[in-house]
Amino acid sequence: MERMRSSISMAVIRRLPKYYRYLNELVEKGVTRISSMEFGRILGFTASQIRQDLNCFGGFGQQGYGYNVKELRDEIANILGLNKTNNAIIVGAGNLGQAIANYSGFRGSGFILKGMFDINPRLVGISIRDIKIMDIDEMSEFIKKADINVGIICTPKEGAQEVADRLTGERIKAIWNFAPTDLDVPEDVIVENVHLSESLMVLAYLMNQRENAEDNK
Amino acid sequence: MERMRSSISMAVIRRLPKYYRYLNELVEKGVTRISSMEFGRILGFTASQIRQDLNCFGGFGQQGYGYNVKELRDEIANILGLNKTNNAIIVGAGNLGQAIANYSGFRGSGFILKGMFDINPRLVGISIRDIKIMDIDEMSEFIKKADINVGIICTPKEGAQEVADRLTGERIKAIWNFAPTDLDVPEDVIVENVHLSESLMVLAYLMNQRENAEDNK
DNA sequence: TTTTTATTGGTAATTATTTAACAAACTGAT
DNA sequence: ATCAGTTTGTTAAATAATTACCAATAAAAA
Repeated sequence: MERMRSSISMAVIRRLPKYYRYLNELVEKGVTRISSMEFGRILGFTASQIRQDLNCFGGFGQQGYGYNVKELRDEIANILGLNKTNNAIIVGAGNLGQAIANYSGFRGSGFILKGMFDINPRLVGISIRDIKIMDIDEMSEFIKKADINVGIICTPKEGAQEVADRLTGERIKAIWNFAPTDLDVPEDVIVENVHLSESLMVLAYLMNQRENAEDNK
Repeated sequence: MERMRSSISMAVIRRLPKYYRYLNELVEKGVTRISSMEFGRILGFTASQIRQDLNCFGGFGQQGYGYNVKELRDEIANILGLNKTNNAIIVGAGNLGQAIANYSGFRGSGFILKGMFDINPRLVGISIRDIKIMDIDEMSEFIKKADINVGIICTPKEGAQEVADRLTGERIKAIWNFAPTDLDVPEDVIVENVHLSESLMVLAYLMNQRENAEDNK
């Protein structure tokens, strides 16, 4: 355990999953080795950036050879912590919550969905993929009992902060937040936001801009 | 029409929706003016950054006064192109597609959902919020007829590129992509990705890191 | 074995982004 | 009207991120 320099920029970290995804595809295709140049061509990055990024975590390549695809894939899985399991619950079992419950990507990243909660009595009792929707009042007890450390917030923005407070009150470690608001949490709690409305507005901006550029031609 | 300098960085653009969101909240609270310093305190940005960002688009403030909240909100809405309407279709009407169809955020950003498509015959014919799910073979005709310029891809990764090809073949302008893959499109087509798996892996990384840091204490 | 070729890891240069600083200019009080 | 207090827009400085470069070294060829 030597390399624990916590000062790796988010820019680098957000590229890791993409590396991982493409490395998996290469493994599937049976590619055993790859140079940073070729890998960069595939990803649309410079070779330099790839080498720089990977070197934040260790020297995984070899001169004159490149990188061993399978080995690098496993290294990155390890860096991302995909081999560790984290138990999660979804709070807010409406359309989005149910869609997330059906999301097949949990497998691949070590998260296990253990429960779902909602305030709406009509939803309580329904099961989604063998996960029963429970009343939100049972949440605290469940978190303790089932060793939950991740909360996925799929409520409307109005309820989100209160849910976050309850989750952090139970010493949850991280929140995956789909509610269109910024959460106020203790500094040792990790929040990863998925703000669909912001993504959509960026799309609107780019379309609008493109259109203006056309007009000015 | 003077200010059309297209060289505004994505870093700035991705902050605009957040400005817009908080300005809306301030309007609702009845706040009429705000200084960059106070606004920065609320958003967690520096006052400098806010002034710098806004000045990419124009001088909306006034010395000794600050910014008029409502006015600035409307300016940003205009910059983001939220007043223009864009007709959209969803391709892939599974859980995620249906959840997106129910998504209420379209309103606020000028997008109008006009149709949904799927290859699964069991889904074709069903309606979600008055939007009928159609067979994907009807898509091309529908795009022309209903003046669609945005495609929302909610298929598994396997079908995504083919859907993208069909969409761009019909001269669609932009794609909101939820499939866990990178799409290859003509350069004049805008793609905005929502890669949930990548977001989740970043969360995994941050949790893993935090844990390692704890251990080293 | 020797030579040529490929390719890394690391350092330096460049470019981009963020933050600081401050003159100019407005507000609001006296 | 004048003046003190604010706060902007803008330029300069600092910091961060990306790209270019190259010596070192391994692989492959001769």
